Amino acid sequence: MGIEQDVQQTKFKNEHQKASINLLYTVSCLTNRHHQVLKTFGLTGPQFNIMRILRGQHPKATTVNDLIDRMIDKASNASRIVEKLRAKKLVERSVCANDRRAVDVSITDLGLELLKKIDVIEHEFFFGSKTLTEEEAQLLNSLLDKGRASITQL
Amino acid sequence: MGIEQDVQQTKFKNEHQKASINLLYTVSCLTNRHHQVLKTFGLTGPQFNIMRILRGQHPKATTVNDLIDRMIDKASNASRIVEKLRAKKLVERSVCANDRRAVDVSITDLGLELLKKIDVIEHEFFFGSKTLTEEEAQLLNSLLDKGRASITQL
DNA sequence: ACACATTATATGTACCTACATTATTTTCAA
DNA sequence: TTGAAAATAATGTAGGTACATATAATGTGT
Repeated sequence: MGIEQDVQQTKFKNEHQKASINLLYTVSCLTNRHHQVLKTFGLTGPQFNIMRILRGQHPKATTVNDLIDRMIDKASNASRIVEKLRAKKLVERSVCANDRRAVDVSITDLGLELLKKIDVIEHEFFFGSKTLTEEEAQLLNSLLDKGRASITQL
Repeated sequence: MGIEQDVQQTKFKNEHQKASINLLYTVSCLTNRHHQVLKTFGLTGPQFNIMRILRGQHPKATTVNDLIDRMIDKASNASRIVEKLRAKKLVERSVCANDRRAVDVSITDLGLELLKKIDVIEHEFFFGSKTLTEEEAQLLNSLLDKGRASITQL
C-alpha cells in the first residue's frame, strides 16, 4: 500500500511534494499508535518523553530547563506537563539548592515501576521494526538527515 | 548534521529506534517551517489544508464530512476550524439543500485570492526540495511506505 | 406509519502547542 | 556595590487534537 491509496490522492506535483505528505502521514500513524499504547498506561506522549529523560538522569535530578533542551518535541510548557506527572505521584519537584530560580525534577519509585512495565513493549515504538531491514532503516536515516538540511538552511 | 547532533543523543538501540526519533524530529522541523510561513498569511496549518481541499472542489461546495475524509491530519473538529475560516470571510457555510443534516462549505473569492498569494511560495512546503534528488525523494517514499506497513499491520 | 438505528454536525472536556508576558533570582559590568 | 541584563519558571491566551456525548435529520424494517 503506497501513500496514494492511504490519502486518496493519485497525483502529486513531484516526488518531493509526495515525500512531504508521506512524512506527515507516516508520523501521524506512528504517533497515533504510540498514543494508543501509552494511553493504556495513563500517559500521554509528552508525559512519557519527560519520564524517559528523568529516568536517564536518575538518581540525579533534572531542571525544567534541561528538560526543555532535551525534548524532541519542543516543550514550551514543560512546567505544566511536570505538574500533571506530579499530580500522579510519578515525579517530584523541589526548588534547586544551588540556583533558587531553577526547579529540580526527579522520577519517583512509582514512576520507575511504570516505565519498567512500558519497557516490555518498547519495540512497539520503533518505526519499521518488522518491515525494514537494518540497512533500509539506515538508508532512511541518511535521507531524512539530508532532506532536513533544506529546511534548516533557510 | 545527522540526527545525533540535532537531538543531543549519541546512542540509539538500533537503526529502527533512530529512524523513529529521526522521523518525529524531521516532521517537527517541517511543520514548524510551514506554520512559520503560513502565519505571515494569518492561517494555521489545518486551516490551510481545509482551504486547499475547498479550492480543489471549487465552485462546488464540500460538506464537513467530506472535509474530514480528505484531511491528512484527522480532523475531529473540522466544524470549529471551518468556523474560524468563516469568521475571516475566507469560506461560506450553508445548510445542504439535499440533506438538511449536512453543511455545505465553499471557498470565497477572498479565500481564493489568499491561496493565490501562498501558491507563489509553494516550494517552501516541499521536503528536501533543495537537497534531495528526484531519485532520493522517490527512495524515501518507498521506505516510508514499506516501514508504515509495520504500524498498520498491528 | 412508526419505532429505531444511522448519519452529519456540533459541543464539552482534557490535553497539547506556540507565543507573549510576568515574577523571581542570578550574573556581570560600570 | 549596585543597577541593568540575562536566566529560569510559571502563567495567560489562542488554536489544535482525541474522545465522548448531544442534537437533529435521514433511512429502514416491519
